[in-house]
Amino acid sequence: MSKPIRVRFAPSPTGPLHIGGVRTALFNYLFAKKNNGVFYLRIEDTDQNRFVPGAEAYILEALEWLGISPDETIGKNEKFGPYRQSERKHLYKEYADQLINSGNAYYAFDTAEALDFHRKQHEEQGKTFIYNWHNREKLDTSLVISTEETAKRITYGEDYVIRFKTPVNETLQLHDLIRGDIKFETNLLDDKVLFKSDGMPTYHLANIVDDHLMETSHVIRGEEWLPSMPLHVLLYRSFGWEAPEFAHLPLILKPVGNGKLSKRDGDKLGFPVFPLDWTDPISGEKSSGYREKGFFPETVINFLALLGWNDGTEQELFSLAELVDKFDLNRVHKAGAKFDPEKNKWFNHQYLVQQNDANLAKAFAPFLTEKGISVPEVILIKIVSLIKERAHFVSEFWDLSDFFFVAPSSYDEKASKNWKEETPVLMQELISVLEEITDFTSLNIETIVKDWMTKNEIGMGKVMQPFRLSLVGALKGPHLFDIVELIGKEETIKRIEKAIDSL
RNA sequence: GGUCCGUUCGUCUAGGGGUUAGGACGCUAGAUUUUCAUUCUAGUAACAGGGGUUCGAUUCCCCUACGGACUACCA
Repeated sequence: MSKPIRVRFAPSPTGPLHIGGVRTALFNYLFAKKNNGVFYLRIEDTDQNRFVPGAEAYILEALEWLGISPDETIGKNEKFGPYRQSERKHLYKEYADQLINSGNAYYAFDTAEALDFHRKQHEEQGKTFIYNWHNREKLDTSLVISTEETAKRITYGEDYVIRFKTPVNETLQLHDLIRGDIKFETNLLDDKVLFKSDGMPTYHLANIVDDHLMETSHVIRGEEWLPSMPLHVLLYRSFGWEAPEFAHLPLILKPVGNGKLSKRDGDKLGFPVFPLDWTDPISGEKSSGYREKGFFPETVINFLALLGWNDGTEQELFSLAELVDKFDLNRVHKAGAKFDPEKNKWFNHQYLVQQNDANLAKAFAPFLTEKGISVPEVILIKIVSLIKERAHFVSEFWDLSDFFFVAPSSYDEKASKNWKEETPVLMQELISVLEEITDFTSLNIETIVKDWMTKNEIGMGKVMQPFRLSLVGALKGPHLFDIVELIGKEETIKRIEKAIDSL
């Protein structure tokens, strides 16, 4: 009987969640749901200096918007709480002590300045300073002084950290669910700080302790953590705990150039890197989010899921439920994936077209209100149905449909060349024809107008193009007679007259 | 520099010892819509390089190159 599946997303609240973090959360969510497990969220705020107010709420709100909220977290099913590491502070020291007592860790009194000095000195000689087995007995540690001396220095209030005593001469053969077997030489590892002089654990300690205490079965995280995997596995071993399974996800890369997509990229790349809008509380700097840019949560989920994973078929459109059903860690890629903003937009178009017209009309309405325009809902729904296929975002609706609401104020120059000498006469005749029509609906108008043209042997182009130009101001837009019906007889005639006057 | 990870069309990817190396986005062209967009059809374009193993490698192995991550008392 295997352990129940419990996975976590463990961001640190140092700012808004970025798109790579969202993908990590998503894969954890999918894996949990697929295996009837639990997806929990833990806030890793052990670095007091980097805490950003609002970041935690942002993370929760973003996950909620995307529909991948955790099953357990702060204020929700707190079976293993608290879920904020700052509130678990009292726990960690005990575990650090446990490692000291078992000989797996030691106190180090080196000051930050002393370490900086060593690093610089090595650098000058073209070497790298590594704090590990080869020099730890030459440094200022409890390994080279007596227990009494150590105790004395600590009680006198001297600053110290607790470092992991990495075992020597071992080849670690580790297994990653995505990458397979990976080997590490312990002699090349450094003695990481587990417990800081400010009384807080480092990520490494807190993470292992909490993953254990919260009964985490699988650690699914970004590839940037791969280098610390041996440390983590060694920590589990030192505690005598069974380690969870590991899966390191490929990184999401910038669309142009090299490197991973980072928070700093902000809006520089022309697309958001955050799920929601964010204003930095200190600098006041604003960054835009997918939600406010008009992306649907379905788009973000779908696109992100396909960055580094696919189900092996040619299907590209997946709902969250389908993803849950089909997700499989074995099919996650090893290589990093560049973020393609164009394809992301295409996904949004797909989901926009899928939306029902009433919802889209509702989303579009505020744009009209802002311009002081009010239209009956039925009409708006009709308009939306005519234009949605040409849009990627609701925010594009206005430019695609302005002529439904206001008469053109100018006429496209190139198209105006089709306005010939005989056009005014034809348009005048067209007005007479339109005036006679009682059943003013698209198909009926079309039939009558076309009849009139064939009867009088008038070329289609001679009428249709100036007609469209009069109503729209350019040669674009949906089926002309649909427009005619929607703006009505009176407005149609008014616009034709205006065109005759001004062209 | 060191450690680790990676490498199929421009991008996301399928595939896997013998295939016309498939799909999607993008781009181009044609059809349809008398418009534009959509849609449909077609086209464009890839196994990083060199060695092995093999009757046969894009697929397996090694090396090289290139790319990336990590290398803090940050996570």
